[in-house]
Amino acid sequence: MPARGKDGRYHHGDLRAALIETAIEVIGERGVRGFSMAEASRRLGVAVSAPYAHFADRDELLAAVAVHAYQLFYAELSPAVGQVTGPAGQLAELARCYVRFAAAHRPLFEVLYEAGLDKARHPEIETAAAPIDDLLSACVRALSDDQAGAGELASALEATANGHVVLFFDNCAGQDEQTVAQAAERAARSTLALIESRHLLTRPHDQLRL
Amino acid sequence: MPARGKDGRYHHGDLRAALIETAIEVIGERGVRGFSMAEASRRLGVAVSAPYAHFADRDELLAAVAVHAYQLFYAELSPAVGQVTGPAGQLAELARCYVRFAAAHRPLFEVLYEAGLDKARHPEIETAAAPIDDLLSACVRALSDDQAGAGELASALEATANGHVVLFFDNCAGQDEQTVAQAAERAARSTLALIESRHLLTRPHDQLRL
DNA sequence: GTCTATATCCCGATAGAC
DNA sequence: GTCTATCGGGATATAGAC
Repeated sequence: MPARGKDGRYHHGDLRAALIETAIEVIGERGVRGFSMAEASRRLGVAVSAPYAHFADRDELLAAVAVHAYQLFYAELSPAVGQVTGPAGQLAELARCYVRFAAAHRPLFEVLYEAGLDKARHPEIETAAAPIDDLLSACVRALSDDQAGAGELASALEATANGHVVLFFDNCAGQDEQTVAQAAERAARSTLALIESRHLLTRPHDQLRL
Repeated sequence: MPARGKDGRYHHGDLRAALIETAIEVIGERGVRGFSMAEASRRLGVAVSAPYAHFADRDELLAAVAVHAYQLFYAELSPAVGQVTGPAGQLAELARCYVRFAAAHRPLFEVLYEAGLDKARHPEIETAAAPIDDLLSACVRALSDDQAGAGELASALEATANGHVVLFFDNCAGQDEQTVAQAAERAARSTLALIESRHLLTRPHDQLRL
């Protein structure tokens, strides 16, 4: 809750940080498309022009939220993966964390995939995502002999983890702890299955038995 | 191109169908969030109130687009899968078709996953999707001994195919035929890998070697 | 079924005062 | 850094005429 003065107006707080916080709140209620600078201003009790002292436009605020999302995810991911030994188990844990993170912080996940941010105009987003990519790459490389196989495996794992999140949100009936755990477990199992049969990702087409 | 009279106004056409067509066009240019009833009216040269004679509101028009999407996908999918023998090959073909469809009809795919339609309020969408689900279920059942395994495999395949589409759109650099074929092939390979190691999707956790 | 006209609301962004 | 005030634009949806 941001600090307010007796007159109800915003005071001596960090408006920039408060805007990010409020944006996440609004997105949680109305989705990314339902977020507006005006709404954030209203909730914080500041003038509609105040946010523009901190963000050039709406997209820059959303980009800041995206950066926050990647930083938070890495902060959760890093210790969890560190407790596992072996690249396969680490990749499974990565998938589990990915689903758990998306479920626990849906607004942040939404910003990453539905805000329609132009990454070329907001390079800070990819900078924030880099440590996560590095972690994935390191695990995959530890499993693959050739470079081409590493690329194929990495994209397959990325697609699968993301797909499980989308599937989870689609069946949004119950989002209790049990449902989340089930979705996370499925993502982890799929990860292990892809790793075990990773040779199928690169073998020439005519050697595939169908 | 919808029929128009000499005065430039819309005539004797099927405005309902024209609205769906125009919606797809607009979504292709501006995304789902950029679509509005007013914009569609403008492009068709009709009054902004005209669409409301055919659709109660914006969401109902988008729901009609979603129904069209599922019908078209099934029409493409059915013959392609029919040319393949064996459930594993059919599931791989399904994944390939899924990616190809999304790439060829991005606006339709967007409506399905980004329009934020309340499926409870638009049951016709799930009705249109049913034949596709049935096809997937039939193939999966032909591969699985137990019912639980079938469910796990089905959701893993669904997640993976969808994830490959999202990944493809994310790296939207080139959407030429070659890039599409590569993404479709990756989805098919991942499908075969998951099928081959499907035992990992159900085995109890303590029997997993990490 | 389509039109004209309108009510109502919301948004992004800026200028200039304090 | 925040405020007041405002410009210019766009959206949904309805009422009543034809």
